[in-house]
Amino acid sequence: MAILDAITVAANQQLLEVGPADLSVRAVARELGMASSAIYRYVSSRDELLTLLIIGAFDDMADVVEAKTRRVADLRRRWKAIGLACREWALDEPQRFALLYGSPVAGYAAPQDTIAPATRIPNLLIGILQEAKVETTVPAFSARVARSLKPALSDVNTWASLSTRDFSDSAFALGLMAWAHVIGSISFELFGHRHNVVGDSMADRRAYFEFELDVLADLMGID
Amino acid sequence: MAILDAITVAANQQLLEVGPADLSVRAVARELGMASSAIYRYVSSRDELLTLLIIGAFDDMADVVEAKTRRVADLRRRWKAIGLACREWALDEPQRFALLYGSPVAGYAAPQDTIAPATRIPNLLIGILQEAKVETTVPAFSARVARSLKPALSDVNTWASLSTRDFSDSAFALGLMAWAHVIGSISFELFGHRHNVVGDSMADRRAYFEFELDVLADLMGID
DNA sequence: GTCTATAAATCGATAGAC
DNA sequence: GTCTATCGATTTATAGAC
Repeated sequence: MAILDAITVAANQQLLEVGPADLSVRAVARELGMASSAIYRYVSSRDELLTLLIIGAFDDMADVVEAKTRRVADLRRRWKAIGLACREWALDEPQRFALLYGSPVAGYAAPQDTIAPATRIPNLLIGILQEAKVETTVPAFSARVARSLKPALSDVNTWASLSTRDFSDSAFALGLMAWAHVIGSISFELFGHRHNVVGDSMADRRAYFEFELDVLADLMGID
Repeated sequence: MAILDAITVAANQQLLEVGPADLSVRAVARELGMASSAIYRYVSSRDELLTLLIIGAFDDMADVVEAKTRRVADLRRRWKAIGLACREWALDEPQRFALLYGSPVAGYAAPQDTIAPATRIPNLLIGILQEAKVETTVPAFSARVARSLKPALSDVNTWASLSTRDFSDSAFALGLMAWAHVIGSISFELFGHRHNVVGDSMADRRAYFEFELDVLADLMGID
């Protein structure tokens, strides 16, 4: 389906400019020199196009991050490399990042197909905590997990079934926490909440983000 | 200006349903039984209306959070109360939360007036770290701040000038980090990234959020 | 200060010819 | 499979009467 590819490429190119909520089937058609009605041969609705773009963005982001960090043996360096790679991807493709992690597009309901690709990067973080044996390096948190979080983690199994590995409760809970932080911090930067807060230069912003990754690594006992 | 109040009230009521990007001057006018053109007597453009709503939302959220937590003397309890109050406000008013912390509205550029009200809640967190003397309870982080973050914090003074207090670099850097986490985690929950991850019940979601607040408090040496 | 009327533009989706 | 033409709806914003 080469034409379907062309459609998603054109749509992604549009996302460089207009933001997910304003993505328009007609504009995609214009860019391809087709009639807007012709698009509907390949995609049944705008929502279906959005789903394709979302899954593609999750996969692209994970591909880039994995490729950049897979060979980093040292756990702490890999941890930081993953965070930094996420930030770089987001800075390169801010609208696609917003498509994934910004406000949901009004009226759009994500189908189940988007879940699995969304777990790929957080699974990398959880995997590091597993390798680092977070239960033994930071026993206080594991005790907290066992004490107050056990019932809320009923869906670890659902999540885990999407990956090839088994995760401990502690690695899962803390990895998710780190993931929320990474995305939250990138969102702050991308969505303008760092103006007049952290220095406005890219170097300063990166330094602050790296500081956060270091603090997280310290917290989670990654050597 | 009672009519201007009525306009913002009607606009906020619309935000209960439609999401910031779809907020329409005409729909506000409809709700008030006015002609859409009449609105432009009070508000010069849709962007100006958005600015009013953003400032109002920052202030409402901060008012609610302050009122709920001001009297909590114990630092750790106040820390958690602030986080939980933020989450509750967001669950009550998801579209207004998205207006503040979701994707920026396309084509809208926030003016400087929105900065000061946006700092009110993070200042509460920074204040707690200051009171808890985070430099002495977690000296490792303070060393990290001094070592690698000093240049990036050039704007602490800008921020501080908006508040009545002086903040230490460490309290500022770590408070901002906690703030990014609180907003990141709430965004995850609100924007649908916890489906099939943490248990779907409200109690489970709250338990996980509370777990995160506890871990943050531990990390930052709040007794 | 509020109205009617309108300009000028956008959009998603479908019908039906070819 | 791609087109033209169209339905039916939305929007911001302005002109000008009252």
